Amino acid sequence: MPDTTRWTPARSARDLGRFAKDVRRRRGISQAELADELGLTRQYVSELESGVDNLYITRLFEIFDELGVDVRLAERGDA
Amino acid sequence: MPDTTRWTPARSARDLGRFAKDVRRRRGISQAELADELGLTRQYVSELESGVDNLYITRLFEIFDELGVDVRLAERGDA
DNA sequence: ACGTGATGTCAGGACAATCTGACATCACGT
DNA sequence: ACGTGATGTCAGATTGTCCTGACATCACGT
Repeated sequence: MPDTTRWTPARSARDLGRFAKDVRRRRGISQAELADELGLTRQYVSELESGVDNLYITRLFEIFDELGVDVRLAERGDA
Repeated sequence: MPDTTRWTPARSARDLGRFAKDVRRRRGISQAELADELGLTRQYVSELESGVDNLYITRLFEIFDELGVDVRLAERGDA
């Protein structure tokens, strides 16, 4: 059966932050709850979602793990 | 027409480094060339590919931009 | 009008990613 | 045997993420 999943492209740290924000809202958790789970500060989660220019990859995977987000890669332009 | 692209999942910084290494090799460029293009040091590119535990998101996007790699995201578990 | 929960934002400091410079190995051509 | 290109790895310095602590706003219930 085909992949019915909706995949969104990401090209910057801001894209990732916004995506995380949407998912978190849909899951119905607060920034403080998420921050607690991850051992991050509420302030920083806020800044991440507001669109920070850069962050550590480890944070990204921690957040996406907690929120249930998958990341996929592909080479462009090779049929 | 369906998406024939081969997408590989990524769950850690090491996954990303290895993926970048494979693509770079396939494209036939050296670590030094890639580093030059990106304004990074050759040594650091080497360490990235050898599997470093963490890195900045900006580096990731710079590298993937240069190598022609796309990143995409999806929420897990919602049909 | 007041309290409370959720969020945004900012200065100062701690710590980790990244750079600089150096040295080592391996494969290849001559 | 030697030189060269590509790569791996390491100490010391630099740069930027992220934390601490604080303050402000907005929406909601009483």
